[in-house]
Amino acid sequence: MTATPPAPRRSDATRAAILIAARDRFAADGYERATIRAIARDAGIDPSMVMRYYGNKEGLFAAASEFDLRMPDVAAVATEDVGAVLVTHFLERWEEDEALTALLRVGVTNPVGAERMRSILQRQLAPVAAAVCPDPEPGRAAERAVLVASQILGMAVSRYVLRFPPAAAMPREEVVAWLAPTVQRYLTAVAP
Amino acid sequence: MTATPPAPRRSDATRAAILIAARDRFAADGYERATIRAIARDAGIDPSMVMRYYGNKEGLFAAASEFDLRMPDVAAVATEDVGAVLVTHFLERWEEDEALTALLRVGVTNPVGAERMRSILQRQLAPVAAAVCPDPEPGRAAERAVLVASQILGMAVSRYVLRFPPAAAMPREEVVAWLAPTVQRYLTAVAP
DNA sequence: TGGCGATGTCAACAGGTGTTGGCCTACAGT
DNA sequence: ACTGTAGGCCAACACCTGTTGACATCGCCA
Repeated sequence: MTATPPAPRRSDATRAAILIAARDRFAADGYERATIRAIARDAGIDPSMVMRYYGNKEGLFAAASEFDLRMPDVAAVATEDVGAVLVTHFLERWEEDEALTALLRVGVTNPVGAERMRSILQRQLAPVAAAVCPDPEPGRAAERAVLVASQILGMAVSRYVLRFPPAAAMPREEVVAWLAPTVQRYLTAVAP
Repeated sequence: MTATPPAPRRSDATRAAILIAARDRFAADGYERATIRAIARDAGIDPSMVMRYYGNKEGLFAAASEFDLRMPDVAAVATEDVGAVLVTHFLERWEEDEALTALLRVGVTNPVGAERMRSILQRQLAPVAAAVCPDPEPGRAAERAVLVASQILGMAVSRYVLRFPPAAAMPREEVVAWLAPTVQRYLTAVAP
């Protein structure tokens, strides 16, 4: 049997339009208020198309929330710069792709979304922490990863979701200047 | 005119039961999935009672999400302990009262909830930051408050809402040991 | 050209939602 | 004891949701 190659379908444009509209709506409204009808209207097609291509609403969310953090190669940066590099990277990533906001909004109220966030933490962030932290035990690296996640997520919630005025107004460099030492310490300091 | 005194009504027990059930449901399900019917069922009364006493769903949420952080008196603690005291206080507050989780879950998807969180930050956390931080300018104190909020909120999301396994499993003292220096620095270090 | 699967639309279903008004009951004040 | 009022329940409303199946249409391949 031949491995099924891409096999471009004629409906690829529609599928993509649905996905874009879905990410928009999930990011803006969260899971429950992002209705299939609204998403279909944004994509310029009929609601039943969404069902045909993604099965049901959960399937649509699963497809729309696939996400690659594109973590930088920490082996290539000086150990004392890793905090600043990571914070900068996360802020950029958050601002260029609303899928992260969608993921956060949905993860907080929906079990499927929460599971998706857990898997991103474990599969994409934890390895970076394990690569850079001084501990030999992997369990400790997972704790360090979650500490980093807590600070990054908290700033994202404050700045992009709840829009606390001082957080939303702070220039990006200032956020980096404050958070970088925190992340740096969570990753490289000796455990307290 | 005499200032209206408590004037205890016969329905106070029902009102309280509704509020308790509402906080439960909002904390567990978020705003949209916490239905008035479910809340009324939990409280053992008819859904129309909720409307009579709180007007509509938004009014119910407004009543259920009134919240006092009960911030400790920072003037009474040594300056170098303020980080540990605050982190400990927040973790306790979060674990003893699910209204905070409700507030967070709703604030992320609902404009009214977000506004409620902003006002709590401004009215309850910001003054504490202003009292303890070294800057003379109040604008800077607001930034410091929001930095503290970001770390506390982020840990709360990771630990109590998304339940990242390493965060949920960490004993409270360990969380304090890691976060206290961060909060301490946000409040008292010279601005970067 | 004929046919056939993929693409898309329309209308409807079954269930759940916030919200409303009418009605009954029990208590408090006179 | 009588009555007005507050507390409570029931049934219904209008609307919106995810989801489904029947029908039309387009474009490719033989």
